[in-house]
Amino acid sequence: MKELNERKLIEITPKSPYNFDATVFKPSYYPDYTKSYEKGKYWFVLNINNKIYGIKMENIGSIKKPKIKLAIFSKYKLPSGEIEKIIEELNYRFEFKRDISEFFEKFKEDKILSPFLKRWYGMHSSCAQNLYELLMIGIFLQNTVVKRTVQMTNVMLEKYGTKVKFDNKEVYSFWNPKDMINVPEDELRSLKVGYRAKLFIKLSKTFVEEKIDEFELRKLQVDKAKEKLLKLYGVGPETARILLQESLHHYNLFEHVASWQQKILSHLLFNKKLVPTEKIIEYVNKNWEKWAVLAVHYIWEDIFWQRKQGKKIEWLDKEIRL
DNA sequence: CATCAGGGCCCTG
DNA sequence: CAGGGCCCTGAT
Repeated sequence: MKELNERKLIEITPKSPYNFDATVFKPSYYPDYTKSYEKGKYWFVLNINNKIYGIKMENIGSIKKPKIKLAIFSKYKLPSGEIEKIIEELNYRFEFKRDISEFFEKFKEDKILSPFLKRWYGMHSSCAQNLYELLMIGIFLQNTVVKRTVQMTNVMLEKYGTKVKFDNKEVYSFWNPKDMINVPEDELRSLKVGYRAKLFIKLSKTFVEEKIDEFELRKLQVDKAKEKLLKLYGVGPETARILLQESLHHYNLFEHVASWQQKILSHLLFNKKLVPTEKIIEYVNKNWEKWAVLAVHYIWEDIFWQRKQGKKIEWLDKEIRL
């Protein structure tokens, strides 16, 4: 356990509109020990280049006049240069400075989208994890159901992650690539992660040896970034999609729909049981163009939010396979 | 009890 | 380009 007692307070003013709760908390994501959320407040461990900080963000503004109180927790007092880096990184991961007002302007009269835009006005995509951490999550998601994903994630966090305490919260941070490269495959397999054991080790080696630079990846056009990601062992179209959308924040590449998503989107967009994925992809791109991914995100999170509120949505419960 | 497919991906033929 | 194998789990 690591305790971080040094605290630095800073105010952040995101670009308006910015919907704090809808951006930091996504009802469609699976729960794990790496974060803590309550309305208007979010805690997690920030890992930048294998250095960790405790982060608490608190909403003290509104959607139109956003303001966030940021507390950075560390073991020792941080030099100002390091604090600037942390803020810059948070700007990227939570899109504090990204202007998406064009999206609302363009689609405010859109037949399908407009009610969702009203309900979730100012919501961005966001990602508390770095690229490696989200890749680990992507592997946990592969070829299984939510319950097992949660189980594998938490058991691995307990064994290889670090428990971090700050602001009276305890959350886990992921292991770093170098911590995983010498772990025997059998040891991982005993944690019931199956074929993923090999992937964790192999991917970690790739990150250590070839020094995959997520900061370089961020600068690439979406097609180039995708090409690079697909070269990683164990990363196919679906895992690449997750990384491109969430970690690298690309809103314009909508070209892959997994079969469980296909069922849900068929319902939401066409009110039908099953529409061919090509049709879905064509429809989404035609309607929402370079905002395709964000548009679907609005519709997607809305239904998961309703479900979280206790609304019974039978067809959905069946498709998400808890 | 046994069987089977799943919030993919790799490899083979 | 189709299809088998990978792991474990819970549904049937």
